[in-house]
Amino acid sequence: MDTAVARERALDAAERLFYGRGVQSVGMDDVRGASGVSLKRLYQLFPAKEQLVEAYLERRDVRWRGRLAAYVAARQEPRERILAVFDWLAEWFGEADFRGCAWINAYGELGAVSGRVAEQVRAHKRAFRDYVGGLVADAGLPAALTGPLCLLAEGAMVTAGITGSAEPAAQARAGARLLLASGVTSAGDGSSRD
Amino acid sequence: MDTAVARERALDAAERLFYGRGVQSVGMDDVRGASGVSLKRLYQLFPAKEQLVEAYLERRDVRWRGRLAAYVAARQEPRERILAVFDWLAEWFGEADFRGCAWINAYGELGAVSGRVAEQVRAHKRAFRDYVGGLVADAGLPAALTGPLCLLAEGAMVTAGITGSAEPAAQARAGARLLLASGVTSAGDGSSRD
DNA sequence: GAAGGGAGAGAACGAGCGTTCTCCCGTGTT
DNA sequence: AACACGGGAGAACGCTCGTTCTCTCCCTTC
Repeated sequence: MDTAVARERALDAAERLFYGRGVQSVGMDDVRGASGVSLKRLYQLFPAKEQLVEAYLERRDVRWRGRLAAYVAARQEPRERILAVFDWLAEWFGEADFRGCAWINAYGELGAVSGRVAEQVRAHKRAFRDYVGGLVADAGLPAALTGPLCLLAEGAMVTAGITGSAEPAAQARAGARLLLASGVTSAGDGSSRD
Repeated sequence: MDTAVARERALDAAERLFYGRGVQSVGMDDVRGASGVSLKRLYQLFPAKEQLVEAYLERRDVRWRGRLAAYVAARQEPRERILAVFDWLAEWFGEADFRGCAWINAYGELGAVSGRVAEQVRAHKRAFRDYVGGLVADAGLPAALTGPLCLLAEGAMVTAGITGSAEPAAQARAGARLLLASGVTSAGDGSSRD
């Protein structure tokens, strides 16, 4: 078996297991069983479990943000693109194996114990925020809307993960619509102080 | 040492350790060392670690919601009370030992592996949502605002936990103000569909 | 004062798991 | 054809940790 193929199979199995059951309750032997990649090979590819975890989060991050961006790119109107983020969340939440945000879960599990994982989670969330910030800027809306919009999205991910329902996406979308409307109303520099 | 006292000390230590480092990376021996309660006594009080974890979440839930309610109760104006939720979040996020929402973290760590913990997390989040729903109703605002307001709060908890900053509370509060304003504008039966 | 019982300290036990090692087989090379 | 090499299966090792056991001591009670 080709090295590249073995790596992909290992990562596929690791992702399925880590995301579905959490990192700590999945053993390297489970990954081997699910992937068909022998333990020896596994340790050649990833010298320790921690590296497999990092590779899992890294690969998923690229794919997740790519899927989101592709979905949003299909819309033309700038404000529609912002709402599309929430439509995409709804689709994601509806997937059969959805079990919350992989990074929020990983942070809860390993954030206090693994600085590298914590940093990966922060980087992922930073990238998401930057992406939304770009959409807000493209729509000519005040930058101050970026924070609340991201919080709606994060809240939806967390709530959907815990309740197992896709409804939080619709609620977040409704909230976002109201924010966008008020953003238009009071559109300006976005620096209004309390 | 009195049984009740030993129980409190054990729970104090367990809460500090579980919340600070996660449940799985804290051993019963760590709890014993931090609490001064002997292992034998610990297992008399809590027949297994899982029960200690449940008692930790249970006691923290009561205290957390009590603190929130007490803070909010100090405000008179119904809409101010809703915003007070976010002010309280800001205070919480600013505490030295703040490390995110204990229930979100516990869900990420144990949600997939312990049905009882998952249920406790759901119950806690349900109670929070009901509480906010009550504030919204008292303010005469459309019930449809409850969802987005809760998502802002959840998003703030998650983001503050990951970034270690208290700023998400202010962003969530700003978002909530906009939602409340639009809620007043289009106040009605709150049953608008989209 | 002697006996019994509960409590603390910590050793012990057993399971799980990350990681490595051994053994064996198939393959490609000379 | 002989042999070295890489890879697979899975046993083995060592550590952690949940849980229990042992031993001793002190306090209570008759």
